[in-house]
Amino acid sequence: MYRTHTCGELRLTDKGKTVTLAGWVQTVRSFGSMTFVDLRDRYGITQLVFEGTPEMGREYVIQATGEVLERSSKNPKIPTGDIEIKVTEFNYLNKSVTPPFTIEEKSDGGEDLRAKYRYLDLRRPPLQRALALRHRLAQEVRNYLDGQGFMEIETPYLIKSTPEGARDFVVPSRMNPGQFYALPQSPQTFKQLLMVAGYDRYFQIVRCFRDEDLRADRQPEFTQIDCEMSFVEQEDVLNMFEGMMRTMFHNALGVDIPNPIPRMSWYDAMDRYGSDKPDIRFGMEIHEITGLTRGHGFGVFDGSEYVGAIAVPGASEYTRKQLDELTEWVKRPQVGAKGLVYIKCNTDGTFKSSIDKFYGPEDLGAMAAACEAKAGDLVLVLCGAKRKTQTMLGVLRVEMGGRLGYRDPKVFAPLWIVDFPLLEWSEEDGRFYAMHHPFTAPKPEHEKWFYSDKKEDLERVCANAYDFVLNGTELGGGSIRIHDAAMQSRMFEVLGISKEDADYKFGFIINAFKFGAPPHGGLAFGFDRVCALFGGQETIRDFIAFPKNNQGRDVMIDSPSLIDQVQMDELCLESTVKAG
RNA sequence: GGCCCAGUGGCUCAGUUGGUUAGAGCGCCGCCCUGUCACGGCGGAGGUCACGGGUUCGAGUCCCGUCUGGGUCGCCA
Repeated sequence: MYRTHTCGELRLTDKGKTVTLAGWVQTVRSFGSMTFVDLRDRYGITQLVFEGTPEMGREYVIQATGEVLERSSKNPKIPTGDIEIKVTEFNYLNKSVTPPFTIEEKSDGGEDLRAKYRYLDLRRPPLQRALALRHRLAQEVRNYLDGQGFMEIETPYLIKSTPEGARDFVVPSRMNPGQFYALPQSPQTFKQLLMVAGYDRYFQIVRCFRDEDLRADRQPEFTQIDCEMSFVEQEDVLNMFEGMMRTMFHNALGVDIPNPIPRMSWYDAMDRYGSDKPDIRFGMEIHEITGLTRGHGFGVFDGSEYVGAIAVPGASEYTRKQLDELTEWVKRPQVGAKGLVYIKCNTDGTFKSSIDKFYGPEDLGAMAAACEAKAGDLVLVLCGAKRKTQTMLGVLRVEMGGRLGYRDPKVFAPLWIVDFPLLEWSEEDGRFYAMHHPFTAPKPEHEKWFYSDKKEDLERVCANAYDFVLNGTELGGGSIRIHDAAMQSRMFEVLGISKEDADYKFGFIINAFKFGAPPHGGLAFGFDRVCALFGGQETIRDFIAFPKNNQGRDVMIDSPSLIDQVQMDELCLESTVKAG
């Protein structure tokens, strides 16, 4: 037996017991005739006391036996701080070379170095907590859905490339020279086929793959909680997964989220928050003031389709320098505003703005009132094309919310966004794209427009789709699907996909719909993001045991890599780069 | 594909208008130390300043290019 206890469990009540621990040496403090060693495993740290100065290095794996003693000087910082082990016998289970960075709560290593030695970084408590949270949440999902009668069913990873949407990762087929599998961007079509097959409550915690550029919250392979149900309407789906999120929050964090979770239409979200994933932990909503600005000779406003503003609480004392900095901030290409107009609502009731030349105190007061600004607030105004300007105001709002400390990662404000437009017109390509995906059904009451040939009609069709948004992050989304072959064909037609093309790419699902497809719908959550947000972090990387870097590389195993000529030949691939 | 930031001992960083032999803390090695827990004291080793080119009497420092890492826009149905 290697150990009788873990390094995290011994307390004063264990005093006098003879125990054996095994773990990694974190720190060594030597005094000549005695040596203290902090022994670490994933459960905690226990102090060992040795006689003399045994050879001891960081990350040595040792096994030590001895009596549990009460410490003469206790350490209140760790749970085992009241006791120590007086070691009478120990073994080196394995020695270690000196690690390249400190393996403690806070490491001294940089990100790239820790990525290269990921297995060492994973020994650190923050990473252990992150993976433990992920495990806990996965169990909560399984328990909840199992309790609701869902079956977990695996779907294939080697499937068919469908170049709608994100780029596919492809895998060459040796047995079918010149042909390729694609890795799934999601199990979308398979879960719908499972509905056709009668498995009316399906879920899967499943890896998905998208060959697109990475971000702090985007990895080329990521995990979804993928779910689908038959004989349901939108209301049934929302209720089911509100229940799941509520259970996850309660059991994993001890947090009770609002019941019911508020819902907002996509149009409201855009008008009020300038985003389809609004952070509603704070107000500072966007207000349109176009009408109030007209006809005062201010050409910039008069020439704009839309003028909108937010009221920043308590910011009327902003200095010239701060306002200039804000102006520069919104003018960066990431935001893209041409300029920024401000109205200071002074605490004495007067106004001071950058447009005093065109608008009198009453005009400014009316604008401030329209934004629900109070004395002491700062109104920030942007103008231009409607949706674009709202989006910029939304970005500004989130930035100001962050600066004012309104974006507390311990506060959770979930929200459903509903009534998305079904279709998005691309001026560039001169065609419609599905806003969600081409299997999303129109709202029943909008079907009349869906079959219309007029662009204006098609543009106002709302989808039977919904997104789950938490603190300004889209955590999941789904829809009621098309289950009728004729309607699915119509969708491909609207999207400008020829019948031949649709048959080639999606013939199997159109065909399946002819055999009694039940009404169905579902959704998928981005599990990595769920974990990150529950853990109060923005980046998902720490919640994935072995993530990729910004360039899509795994710097630990150094992949992707070249393959040798034999493999290339077997796969009928020609290389433009020499291996080696 | 674009933009921003960074790259100096094992690690984190400093390094002046371009000027002697490139510094600090941590870590590592050796010696000393019986109550540390960021232990302490003394001593020591360790650097092709990411790479390539250029400017200059002289480059860690200035210029150009490349590579690597982080962030971001495009992209992500």
